[in-house]
Amino acid sequence: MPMAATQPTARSAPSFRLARIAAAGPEGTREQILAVAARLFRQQGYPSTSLRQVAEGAGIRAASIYHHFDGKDEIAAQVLDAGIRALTDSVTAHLAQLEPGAGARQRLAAAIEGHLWGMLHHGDFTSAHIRIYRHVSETARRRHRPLRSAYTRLWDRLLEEAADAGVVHRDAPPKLMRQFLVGALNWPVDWYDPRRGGFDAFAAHMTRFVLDGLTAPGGHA
Amino acid sequence: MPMAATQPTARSAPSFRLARIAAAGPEGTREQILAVAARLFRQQGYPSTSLRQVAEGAGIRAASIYHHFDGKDEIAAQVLDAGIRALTDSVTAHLAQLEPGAGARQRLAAAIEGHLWGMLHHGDFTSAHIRIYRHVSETARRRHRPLRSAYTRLWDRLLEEAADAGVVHRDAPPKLMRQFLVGALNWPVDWYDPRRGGFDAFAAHMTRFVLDGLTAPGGHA
DNA sequence: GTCTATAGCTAGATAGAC
DNA sequence: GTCTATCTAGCTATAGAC
Repeated sequence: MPMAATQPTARSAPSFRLARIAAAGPEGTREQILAVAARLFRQQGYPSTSLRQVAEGAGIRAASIYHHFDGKDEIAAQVLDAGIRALTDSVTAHLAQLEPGAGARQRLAAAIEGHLWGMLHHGDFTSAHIRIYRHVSETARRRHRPLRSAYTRLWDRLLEEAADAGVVHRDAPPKLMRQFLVGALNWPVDWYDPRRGGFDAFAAHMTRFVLDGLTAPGGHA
Repeated sequence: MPMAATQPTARSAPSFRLARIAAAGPEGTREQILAVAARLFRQQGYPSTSLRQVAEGAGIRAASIYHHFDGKDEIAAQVLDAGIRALTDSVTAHLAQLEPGAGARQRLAAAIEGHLWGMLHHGDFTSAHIRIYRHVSETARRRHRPLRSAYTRLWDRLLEEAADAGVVHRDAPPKLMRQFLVGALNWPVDWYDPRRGGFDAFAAHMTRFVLDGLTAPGGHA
């Protein structure tokens, strides 16, 4: 093996070495690009994040990104996809943990906790739906839309179930209820840090807020 | 008056005339710049909106903006200020319309309607707090912060009153309640158009959602 | 108070060596 | 699969005429 000593050295030490910021991150270069991009999109927004910054965080040069992605827009679309997948997986898992005969309110509460859990524990990807969705190209949004719509329908079904069981109102437009519910649950990604602990208590408060409101039980003054 | 015929003509018809898009807008050039900027910031986001676009909407050239504002950042700060002022005025006005002996729940409900009304009827300015706040410079945010904090304190006082009256919970952190409440009320600016009518019914639904939740009165299944 | 012209910079994307 | 080098285009902001 004549080149065994030189080639690996040349690969791992180019003319000047870039800092590999994303320590303990995902394995492949492709996944690392996605993770760094998601974090920067969250912190700085989509238009303010340059591919040069993303590349630096992944330990490569900007031009190398184009070997893995068609361009900035495709990265955004895949970040959006990953966010919805994290939410869907978390909600599904929380629902699956219920006893088979759980009631409609219990199912709704489990889904709410699931959404909050996914939202806050994969915040770099899920916050993209709030921060960058409007800023990506129409092409990227169109590609991503089916996944997003499926998640919306999941919530519409849960609310319909709950209305059938008499657990939630029937006299408000179903779409309005879903928009209020998911909107209220998305907000905490802006200010709540799940690593500070207390997630269970936080989720319990939020669940009661959206299901029973802010008023005290007997407090209709 | 030797130059009477040429000078006015030269002023009102430069080499090529720019379209004055903001029809029926505010009077002064300065106000027109602010209104156009707010609308574009809302539609495209702050970093994606160029001063050339703002200038075109106001019927002038980009360089002329600097006669009225120090730069892009100062425009953003003034848009943010105008948004908070619109909210504060609307909430204050709705509270002032109550009978003197109105209860804590009625006061809370009036404030909620006031926030929604201001939010939706001055959406170009109020949405700035969601869309552009994170993207303006730290200097601009610092200048704007006192106004924003005062509005937050207004809500904290209203919730404290309501808790004292036994109308809202005492067993959830007050700050969490305020964050949930204002967050849930901010969301509709993304999708609700007050010009389509039905604002009163919409506000009534939202008020019940945040105060009493989504559940039906006897529906604790 | 608005203009033309442009300085100084940074962006996304591509070409082609290795 | 990553690099260096560069193209084209757009941005904010400034200078100075009128």
